[in-house]
Amino acid sequence: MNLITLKLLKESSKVKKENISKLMVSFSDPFRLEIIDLMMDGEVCVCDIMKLTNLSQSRISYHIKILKDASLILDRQEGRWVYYSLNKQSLFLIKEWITSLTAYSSNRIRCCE
Amino acid sequence: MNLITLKLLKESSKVKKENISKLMVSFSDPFRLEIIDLMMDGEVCVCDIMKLTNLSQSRISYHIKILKDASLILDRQEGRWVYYSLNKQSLFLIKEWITSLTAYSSNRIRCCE
DNA sequence: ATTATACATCAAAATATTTTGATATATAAA
DNA sequence: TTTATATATCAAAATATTTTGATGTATAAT
Repeated sequence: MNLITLKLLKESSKVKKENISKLMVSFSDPFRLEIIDLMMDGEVCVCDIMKLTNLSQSRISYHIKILKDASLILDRQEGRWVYYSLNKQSLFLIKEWITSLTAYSSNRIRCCE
Repeated sequence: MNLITLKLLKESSKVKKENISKLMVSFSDPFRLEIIDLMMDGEVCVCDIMKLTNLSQSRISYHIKILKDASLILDRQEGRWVYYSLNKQSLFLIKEWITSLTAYSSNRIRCCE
């Protein structure tokens, strides 16, 4: 890996920063993590989440909105129901970012004075 | 991948949930992301961060504390200076978790009524 | 000994996020 | 066309996080 390639990688990760920040915010609430966990088993509607978590309807809708705004989940309406599922593309984006953190961070020792 | 293996993987990811949540919270602030970004180039002291970001000293210490409590960074004191660096082990943990999200999530379609 | 530097901690203020309960909208069933 | 169901949205209240400025602690230089 040469310096130019490394620089390019860093630039591209900078471009994504806004997205990353939003995605990270949406991961930062325990209830949202729980909702994400439920979606591991496939599509769920708000009514499913209500049954499985005992959270109130509007509370769930609020968290769903945050997940959706971060494009971490996808929605599909069918009649009265809206089915939500994980957006694997976004998950992949985060995975890439984390991977770049581990792969391209330096071990340089700092010494003041 | 059989069902028992899958179940075990899910259990273990449940055990880590507390850690994950804390790590995600520490990723969820733009200033902390900036600080993390600086640490990509190796160790930094608070004074480095001050020069590079124009954040106040106590403000930086506050965010550093959150990153440290989540074990996302390591510290090393040397005289008057404290040098902070990324904890690659924690980064790896998150990477694993995200990977499991992408790898083991179902595409099952839900249908109410 | 005194002073300067690096960083941590604290309490109050400022700000942001989350929760609640009420109401709105859209679809479908009766 | 009335009613029931699923979900979204809203404003106010509750709660949590962040910022600020002041003070504390430790180390080292004078």
